Amino acid sequence: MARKPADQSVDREDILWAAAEVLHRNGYEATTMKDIAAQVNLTAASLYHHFKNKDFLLLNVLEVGLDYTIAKLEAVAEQDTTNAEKLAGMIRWHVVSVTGNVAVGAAMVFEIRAVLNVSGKKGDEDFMSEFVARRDRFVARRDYFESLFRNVLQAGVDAGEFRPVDANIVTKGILGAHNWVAVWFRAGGRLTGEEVADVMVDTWLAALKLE
Amino acid sequence: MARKPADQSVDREDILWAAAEVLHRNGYEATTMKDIAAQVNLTAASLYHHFKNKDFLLLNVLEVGLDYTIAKLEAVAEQDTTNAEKLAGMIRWHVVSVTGNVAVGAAMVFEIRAVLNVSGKKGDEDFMSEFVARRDRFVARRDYFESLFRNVLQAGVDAGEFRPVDANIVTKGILGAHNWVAVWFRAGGRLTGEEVADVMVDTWLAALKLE
DNA sequence: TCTACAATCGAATCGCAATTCAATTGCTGG
DNA sequence: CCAGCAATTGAATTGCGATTCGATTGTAGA
Repeated sequence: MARKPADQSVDREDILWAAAEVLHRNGYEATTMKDIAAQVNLTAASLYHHFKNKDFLLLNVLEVGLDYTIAKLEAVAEQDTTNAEKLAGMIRWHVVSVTGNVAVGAAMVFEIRAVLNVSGKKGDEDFMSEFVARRDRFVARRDYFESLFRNVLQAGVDAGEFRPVDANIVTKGILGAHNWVAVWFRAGGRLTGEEVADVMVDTWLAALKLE
Repeated sequence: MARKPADQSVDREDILWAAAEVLHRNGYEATTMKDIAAQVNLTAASLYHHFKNKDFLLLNVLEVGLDYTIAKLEAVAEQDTTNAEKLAGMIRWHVVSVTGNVAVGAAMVFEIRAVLNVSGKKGDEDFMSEFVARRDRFVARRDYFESLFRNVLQAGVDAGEFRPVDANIVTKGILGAHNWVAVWFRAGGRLTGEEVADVMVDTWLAALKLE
């Protein structure tokens, strides 16, 4: 008993992408393996051939999303320019990447809690152990992601290039504004992702500009 | 069969408060009626004496939270001062109220989706009809809430009091930053809610200040 | 004190969702 | 063409969670 001749084209990547879409619509807990499977024309059982379980699947989505964003962000942060230009580039890239894939962006905001809450469930010692390790790595990377922004901000403040603000709080403000973009942005709306990014860049640079 | 003599002190309000706490920890879908009940020393069955079902319970939490915030916000918005002062007052109040009750603040951000997704579930025609009506009212009020900020911002721009920014996007940026506060703020941390609010006010006014 | 309603509870129902498994089909290299 | 691994699947398992219900207890009045 096993059908499905046509459409052998789904791979791990496709599933992650599809999963992000479904997650975006319903949220992790409300999303069933069947929902995700349906999105790629598979059955729930098939997903277990690609991922250990539902938790790992979610973690995978988040890992991929974060890695994608960090890669580009690091490149910008390492450029040899002013902190203002670095920050502008980082904000622009982050907003554009969020608007470019709202599903993943939203997952990074809304579903992290689900990953963090995985713990005292069933007794799959093996799974749990590996899961915790990967999750911790993910959380560390998320913190690293935030530090990229904070460091540029702080460097600018220290160099007297920006107003003397609380870099920590302002960083969270920036990221909060960006995260929220994943909630309200709709492709095809009044502004494109680039235009939204421009507004964000303009706003934050103005907020940091010396009197 | 029914015990529980001591502790007749739990009422509707207490349950909502407790529910927000649990929701904050686990999220709507991952929260069971039993979890909420336990928080107020009741059984799941008892909750149905106070609320029609789980969805209504969540909607109640959100309604109460929103009403609380809007009430004060309107008062500030109607003051006879400059738009800058109004905005400062609104930002301060919003941030302080969010830091003052992170659980409810987080629910307003993370659980709205659960409320919006209620629809094609079981066929409780009666419930559904009333639920949809109340939900629509809630959504409208949430939009109204956002308009309070946007209007002051736009008024300031129109009056040449603020830089000519895209009031719509900046409003969403402000609210995104505030919402995020509910995620990272911890009472007893480096800064108090008021101090965080001060940073936010300072930052946004700087961002809007005329050159 | 007696009545009616509010607040609770334990137990039973019902359906659903994650996960497992053995069997089947499809390639791919030899 | 054959062996072996990859990809899938239907069906069965299990447990949990929302909700219902009848019974019980508390309390406010009449």
